[in-house]
Amino acid sequence: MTEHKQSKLQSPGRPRSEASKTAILNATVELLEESGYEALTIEAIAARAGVGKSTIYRWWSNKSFVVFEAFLVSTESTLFFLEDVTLRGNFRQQLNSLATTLNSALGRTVVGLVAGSGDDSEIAAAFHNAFLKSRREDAIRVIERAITKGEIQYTTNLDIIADMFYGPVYYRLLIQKKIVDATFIDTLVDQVMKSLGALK
Amino acid sequence: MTEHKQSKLQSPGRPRSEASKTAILNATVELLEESGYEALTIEAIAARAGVGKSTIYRWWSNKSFVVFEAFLVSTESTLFFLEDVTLRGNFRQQLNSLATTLNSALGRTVVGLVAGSGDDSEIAAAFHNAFLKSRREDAIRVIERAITKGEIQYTTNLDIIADMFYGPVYYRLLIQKKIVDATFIDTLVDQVMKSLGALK
Amino acid sequence: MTEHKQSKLQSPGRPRSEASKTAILNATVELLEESGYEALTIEAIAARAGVGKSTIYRWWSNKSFVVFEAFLVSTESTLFFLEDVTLRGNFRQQLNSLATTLNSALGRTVVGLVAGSGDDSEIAAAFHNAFLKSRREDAIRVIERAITKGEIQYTTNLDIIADMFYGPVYYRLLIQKKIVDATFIDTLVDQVMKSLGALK
Amino acid sequence: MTEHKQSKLQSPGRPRSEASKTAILNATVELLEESGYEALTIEAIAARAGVGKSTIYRWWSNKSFVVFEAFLVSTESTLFFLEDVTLRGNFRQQLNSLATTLNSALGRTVVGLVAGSGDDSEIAAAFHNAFLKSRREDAIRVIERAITKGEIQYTTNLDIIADMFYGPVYYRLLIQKKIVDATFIDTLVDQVMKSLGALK
DNA sequence: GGGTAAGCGAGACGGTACGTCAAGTCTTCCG
DNA sequence: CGGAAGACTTGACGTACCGTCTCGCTTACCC
Repeated sequence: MTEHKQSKLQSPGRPRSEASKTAILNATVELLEESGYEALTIEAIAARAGVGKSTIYRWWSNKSFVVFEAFLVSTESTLFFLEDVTLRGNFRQQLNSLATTLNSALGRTVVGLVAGSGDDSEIAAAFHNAFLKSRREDAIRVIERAITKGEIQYTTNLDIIADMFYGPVYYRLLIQKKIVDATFIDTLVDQVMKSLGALK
Repeated sequence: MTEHKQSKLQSPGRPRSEASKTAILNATVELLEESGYEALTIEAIAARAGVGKSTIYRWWSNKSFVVFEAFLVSTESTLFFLEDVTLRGNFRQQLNSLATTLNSALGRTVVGLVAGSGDDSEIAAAFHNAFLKSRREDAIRVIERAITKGEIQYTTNLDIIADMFYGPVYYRLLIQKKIVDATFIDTLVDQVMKSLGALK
Repeated sequence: MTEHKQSKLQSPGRPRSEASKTAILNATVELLEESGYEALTIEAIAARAGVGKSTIYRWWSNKSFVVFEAFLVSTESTLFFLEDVTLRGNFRQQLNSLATTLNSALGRTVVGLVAGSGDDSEIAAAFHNAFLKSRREDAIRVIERAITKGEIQYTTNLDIIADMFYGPVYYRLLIQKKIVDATFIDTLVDQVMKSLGALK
Repeated sequence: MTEHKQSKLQSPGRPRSEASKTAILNATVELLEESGYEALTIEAIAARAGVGKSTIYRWWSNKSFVVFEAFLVSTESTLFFLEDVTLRGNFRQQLNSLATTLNSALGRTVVGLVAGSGDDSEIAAAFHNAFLKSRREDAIRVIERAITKGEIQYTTNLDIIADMFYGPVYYRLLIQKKIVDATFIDTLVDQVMKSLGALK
């Protein structure tokens, strides 16, 4: 008996077209950057991607999920901490990359959707699971290690410390519409570390 | 001699109906709380308010401006700092009132709109002028006074300090969808003050 | 007892402004000729005439009545037969003047309204009373006199004869959109008279 | 060799729904008969037909074209002359059928639109091409044959003769709002034939 | 290699809301 | 009190998208 090398379970029928998928996500990003979320329509995405509307509806229930998946794809690569540097270096790197993300139409839109939605919204949950969670876990781990290493004093409120790092960046970029540059981030990180009794 | 009481300059024609205006803003808040911004339509507002659509379009160019004016009216009263207490007391009060505001459908929606919009958006500018600015100026003043009084150490970055107070509240409520209670605020204020070398 | 010389009964209050009335009717004709009945609006008439909308509604119940009164005013002068010529001459003159009337935007519009309305419409009744009736009575009288004078043979169907004169002119101008010139009218009149056994 | 039976060229996409088309035209006729052209709205047609507004706008540019197509469909069957009888019989039959057509709300409305429109209007052109032309050509042919057969005298103005048959019927029904019955038509036909020197 | 199944593009479908426009009414001030 | 100005409610307009559907066609796997 021959054993077919069939690592992937394949349902019958024509398989999903990867070309269409990427065309859709690319078109979404382009249109979003050109005209914003309000002006973004499924029909325009389909037309730009050279795709039928039903192909979009077959895979995403909703305009905001298309946008969200485009966001995820474009953000995939930025998901890591440099593990071997100091807390200060870690957060500097992390917050700079966050600022870049939030400065794009895509990032701004997704966060706007999350902020505008209710506590129970699907998009907020998805954003939490696929974006926030791992970053925050890394951050917490980095802080803990800094405590262990004696870099900063012990504190019980790791959660609030993380908020003090992230919050001002979101706030300044999305609400105040001011730029977030390296200087801002450096000052912010220093100031938070001062509150943690950084030894130097 | 008769004195003509003509204190108000009146343009010709029927004057604007204040009743319609308040009915529109009330209806907007109600519908927003019932079904959210996405489901909010000008037609529904007009129907609920017992008003013609064109009366809405005559005074507001845009759904988001109606929502924004409703937000302003409902927030008008919360615009003040208790002038004579400590920095800690001041920010506790201020951040609690902010949390209340952001916890309503109205607040969440307006901030979502601001966050999702571009840097040059009208709504972001209006939000800045009519809501953020005066609060931030008060905050800066309070911090300056605290420095003068020796409550905290001198620092050059008053702006960043304000962001460290406000940012985490916005972030936690709108992005993380966690609750912001008195305990959180107290801990946050304490932590920020620690970074300022609060004397106690 | 003093006798006030007050030949005209005057109701109290400011009398109707004749200037406004003529301004309204003139504006109506102008707009009709520029853009047609479909595009004609009360607001445009009021604006063009420098008049408030309510002044129009005070005196006419309806857009079509304004048009109709404008038509009547512009047609007032053409309401006569040359009494002392032949039947042939009479109808030549009458049909030529009718063709002129029907060739204007105003005439075309009013007849279109009449044709499109039901049997019981007010506008059809008004058109009949103020325009058709007197012309037809004159026509019948002229035909009768022609019989008396021996110009044509006796016939019982004066009504149908009148229709044979008028009908083709209306039909050709309004339905077929062909021009009605002196040649057409001459040929038509000759042909109808032939049917009446005209002696020459 | 296989022969592909591909008699019908099919454009891609969902094909037009014939059911919707007939529902729209039927609803149009019903509403027109109930309330007249002025009160006829696209929205009402859509609602009555159980159809989206855009389905109407996709196929007709204009309320009047919907009405016109409904008119055409309802008139399609009456497009013929009895070829083998006399000129008198031919026109009796033709004018009676015309009177029936013009007595309906549909006919009255379409002719009202044509009459009220300018010389260059699309609706007038369409009415001419799809309704008037073939009838008039038949009429001319019938008259020519009557001349050939010696039924009537020779005349150069066939066009004017046709107008003398048709004009009075249109005029009496649509302008004068009098009934057009068999007696009227018989008398009219006789009278016109007299003008043609009918031999009997 | 024919049969079965699902994905694909195109585009019409029934709907909903848009933002505009005009209708006809109402409310103010002016002459 | 007539008239201008202009805001009011109402309701249809024609447009744009929604999300669904029906086509003919393609692309896989199955026996």
